[in-house]
Formats: sequence, structure tokens, C-alpha cells
Amino acid sequence: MCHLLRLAILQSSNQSYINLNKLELGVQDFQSHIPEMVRTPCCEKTGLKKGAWTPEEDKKLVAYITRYGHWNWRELPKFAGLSRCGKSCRLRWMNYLRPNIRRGNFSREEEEIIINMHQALGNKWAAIAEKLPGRTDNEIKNHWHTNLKKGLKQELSSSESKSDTSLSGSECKTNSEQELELSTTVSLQTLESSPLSPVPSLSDFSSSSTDSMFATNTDWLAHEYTVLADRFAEFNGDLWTESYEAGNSYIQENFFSHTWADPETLFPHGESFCTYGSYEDNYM
DNA sequence: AAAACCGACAACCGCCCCGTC
DNA sequence: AGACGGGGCGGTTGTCGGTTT
Repeated sequence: MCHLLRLAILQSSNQSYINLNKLELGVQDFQSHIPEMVRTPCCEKTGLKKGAWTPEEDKKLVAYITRYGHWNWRELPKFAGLSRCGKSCRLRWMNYLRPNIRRGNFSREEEEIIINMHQALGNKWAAIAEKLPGRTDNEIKNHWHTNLKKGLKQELSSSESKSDTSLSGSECKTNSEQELELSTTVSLQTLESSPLSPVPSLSDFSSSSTDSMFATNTDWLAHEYTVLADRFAEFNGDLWTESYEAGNSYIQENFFSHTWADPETLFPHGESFCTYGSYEDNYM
């Protein structure tokens, strides 16, 4: 019952208000517990943090989305205990925190796909990203501007001054230049279905380091769920108490009983979980 | 050793599309 | 049918670390 109610509220929150008739509940004064029943500007400019995300913020966001999903980006930071714009949370999650994110160097196949697709589509980074599982449009865009575009320019200029064919040895060429020497007739279909080269992921972290990290995160997450419970209780005690307790037990059973680096626990379908830097750097 | 420079990339901003009311 | 808001997208900027002078 409470679970269904919570889901109904979360769905209703997508429209930024609670439809009590649809919920068919006897919570007469429920609205009085919701401080913001009207739409508010997309991003309140006051009091919202900007700039680089801290490991603590990352943990809050991951803990919340792991448990509840991203039902409404604009409302999410409030419930997750983050003083961030919803858009900022979305960006952080989509580009760095969500499962299946691939980090590390681009493979030759990936760069060829980017080059070919950019020739065909232009700056449609999202469309290009669809062809590169695990790569974000932002990462592809950055890689294009910092590596591939430069390489293409040089390739162009070198082809114009074609007399100079001896580029003083291949050791002087950049990666991008070398990539461009490869055949550009790449079968996208083949590449889409082929496994991509491995990249650093959770599995790369040593078990000992992640075990100790888990120990340091336990108290923190417990605290965060206490905060969440307080926030939920502002709406309705019974409703959110059950959610909180369910969440608490869920976390303890499914989160705390394993390390953060246990891929089968966090992402049972084999996804990886990566963020900037390493866990040793950020969460130790 | 320190300042200047440069490259890489994380993050923000603003616009646009689409769904909902 | 039009207004509104959320989310997605692309361009741009800011920051940080490494390299060069």
C-alpha cells in the first residue's frame, strides 16, 4: 500500500503536483505537507552549489538513484540531500555516475566510428554516442575537439601540401593522424555488435581497497538515509516511514552486505560503475 | 624553481523538442 | 490550440595537471 502510494506520488511528481483524486487516499491534508505544489523555475539561482562535484555529493546521488531511480530530476536533489540544480544532477549521473559508463582511451574502432559518423551527421553527438555503447555524448564531443578535429585538420593541410609525403617518420604522428591512415570503410554494423576493448571499471579496483572503502561509507550512507527519512517524514509519517525502513533494510541487505566494488550487487547485469579518477582517489 | 603555456575534460548555459495540461 | 515545464542536446567555459621556457 505504502509502496504503491509512493510510486503514485513519484509519478505525479513528474508533473510537479500531487493528484489526490487519482491516488484515492484518505490523506485529507496531504497537500499541506507538500510545500511546493506549484511549478517553480527550472533552476533556482540562489543557494545552489556549482562547480566540481565532491565525492560526498556523488555518493549521495548514487545512493539515491540506486534506491529510487531518477523519477524527476528537478525534485531529485531535494530528496537526495543535494543543493544542486536538477540539471546538474542529471548531467553528473548521465555522464559519470550511471552504470555502463566507459572511461579511458578511445579505441581505434571507436575513433573511426566517431570520424565516420561525424562526416555523416555533423555535431550530432548524442546520435554518435548511440553507436558507442558506454560512451557519453559529452566525452565524444570532448574527444573530438581535443584529438580528432585536430588530427583531421592536420590531415587536411598535409594532403594539401602533398609534396611532403615523408612526415619525418610515423613516430612523430599523433594517434589521430595514425587513425586517419586506417581504412575509413568501417562496417558500423560489425562494430556495433563486436565487443569493445576493456576499460577501467569497478573490476579494476583491488578488493582490499574497496573493502576498506565500504567500511568508511557505511556510516555515511546510514546518515544519508536518516536525512532522507526526515525529509520523507515531512510529507506523511506512515507513508514515508515504511519507505524509509524498507529502504534502510534494502540498503543494509543489498548495499552494505557487499562492497561498493561488487559489480554483481550494484549492477547485476554486468554493468560497470565509473566516475572521474579512481575510487582510491575519491572515496578513500 | 617558478612562471607561462597548453591540453584535457568536467561542468555550466541556453536553446529546443516533446509531452502534458 | 496554446502555454508550460522537464529533459535532452550542443556550444562554451572553467579548472586542473602536465609540460615547456
